[in-house]
Amino acid sequence: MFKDLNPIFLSQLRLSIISHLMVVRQAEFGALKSQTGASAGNLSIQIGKLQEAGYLTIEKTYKNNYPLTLCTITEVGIEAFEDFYKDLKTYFE
Amino acid sequence: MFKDLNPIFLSQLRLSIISHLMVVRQAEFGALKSQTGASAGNLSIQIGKLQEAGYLTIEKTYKNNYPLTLCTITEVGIEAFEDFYKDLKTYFE
DNA sequence: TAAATTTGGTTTATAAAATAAACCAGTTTA
DNA sequence: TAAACTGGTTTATTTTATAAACCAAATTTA
Repeated sequence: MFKDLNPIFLSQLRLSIISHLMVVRQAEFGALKSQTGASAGNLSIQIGKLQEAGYLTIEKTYKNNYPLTLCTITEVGIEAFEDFYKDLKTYFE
Repeated sequence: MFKDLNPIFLSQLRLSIISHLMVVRQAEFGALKSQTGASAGNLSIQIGKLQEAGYLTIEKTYKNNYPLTLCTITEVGIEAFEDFYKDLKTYFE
């Protein structure tokens, strides 16, 4: 009947992050922060979980002498997101 | 950009319950239990939350001498579910 | 040039939610 | 009448989300 949903995506913030990365592929921490409206702390935690799941990579570098965190969606992440969408459809016919 | 999602529906079990009730309108506790595969305890908690939110009513009666709990979706519940679907679409374009 | 402020985050602490396990009242079966 | 089953609820534990505090380094202000 209903497909099991990937619990990683049953979070508005994580869903927003991946949904945005589906479009832009890579984003800076600050860009994700303003795009999603999340607090820095919450965003830090949630990108960590997405990285653990293998759905994005986190690259730490510098820009204009300041630390810069870059998030890039992975192929695994793209597939997981698309699967989630398919599964979700079963709840709305 | 992304619409805020109703957190009530960011739960597979609650989503399953309401999605099923969208079709059948009313269901017995046991039917919901087998439909969703949930444990009785979890189901009891989650229908309670859906009732608090005004999305379903819980009616306690008897059938063949045994207690029977009936859940019926409300108009508010139907609208909330439809709104959730609309909002969700913004995450998948 | 030293104190204050800002940047770009991380870590810790608290509150809320999900889940499992224990429990309970009543009914039926052996 | 004791054991087992029905139809759940309640309690306890774990997980998750969120907010608040914190931190190092860079920059600005006085």
